[in-house]
Amino acid sequence: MPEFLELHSKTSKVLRAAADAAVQRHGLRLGQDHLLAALWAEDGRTPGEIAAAVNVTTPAVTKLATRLAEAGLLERRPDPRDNRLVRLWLTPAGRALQVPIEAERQQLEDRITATLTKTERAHLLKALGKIHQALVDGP
Amino acid sequence: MPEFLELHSKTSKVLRAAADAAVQRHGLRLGQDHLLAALWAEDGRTPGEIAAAVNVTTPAVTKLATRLAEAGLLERRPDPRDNRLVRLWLTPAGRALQVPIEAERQQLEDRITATLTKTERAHLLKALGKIHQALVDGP
DNA sequence: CTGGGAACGTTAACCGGTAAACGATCTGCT
DNA sequence: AGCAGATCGTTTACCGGTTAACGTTCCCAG
Repeated sequence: MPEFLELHSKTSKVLRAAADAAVQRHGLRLGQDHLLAALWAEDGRTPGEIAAAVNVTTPAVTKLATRLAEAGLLERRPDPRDNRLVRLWLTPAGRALQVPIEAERQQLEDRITATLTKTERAHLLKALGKIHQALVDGP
Repeated sequence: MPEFLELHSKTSKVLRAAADAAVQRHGLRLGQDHLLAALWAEDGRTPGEIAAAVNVTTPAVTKLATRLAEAGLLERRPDPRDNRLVRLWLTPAGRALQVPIEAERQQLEDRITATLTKTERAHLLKALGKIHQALVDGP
């Protein structure tokens, strides 16, 4: 297997596991925090808007929303002006998770970047950005 | 969301999509190629060995193996000396995929690293390696 | 005003992955 | 020799994600 693909895959997997563990300490599962983050940034968005913001398909959001609603972290309410739309609203419990989850996430970021010098970190971000752009542009 | 985590997540997703598309052109799904790669490197391994080599749990391998067996790419055969063990053996069809899949994978790696200079690529690999190591060592 | 297309969210069917429980086999110790 | 514990693959039950099909609702052209 090519060098970068191999390394990225391994890093990705262990990073995912670390993020999952961090978020799970607060009763969430990986991905659910992203949906909540979209609502922390702006409450009352629609599933479609959230899906676009989080780079996920709409069905993924509706399933996550169902679970988060069952957990009492958000509420589904119809849009008063357009009945096709559903808007997701944070409950107090959902809003209360913002500080601890964001702290957890920052702590993980710090743990990672602590192993790098400032210039290493800058180079890494630049390279990753280039790769992301190249892939988005397509072949 | 912290900067590196955000960028890595996005890059990871688009990279996964690209790899999936590449491998799907040959009738495979993402992850199945990793299992096959483990057998190309050494045929007749057990699910547990493959799981360790690919950084995946054993049940994941048995499920993939079932699908690959149904597709006629590998065979399950019992170990003659230890009846607990099952060994996975490539069929000719499974072996025939090695060249095209590896080419596809190399092409993707090239497409990615083409956007980087030699030193950028070296720095990227080094930084990713550091991060991987830091996460594996744990908190 | 009315019909047809567009824009939504949801559902269903998959897939890869995990953790936990299960069942069969081997092995080491007394 | 025989039993207890370790080892291994599979099954089951989840979860997040995708694509495709579906049912509503809105909106606009005729």
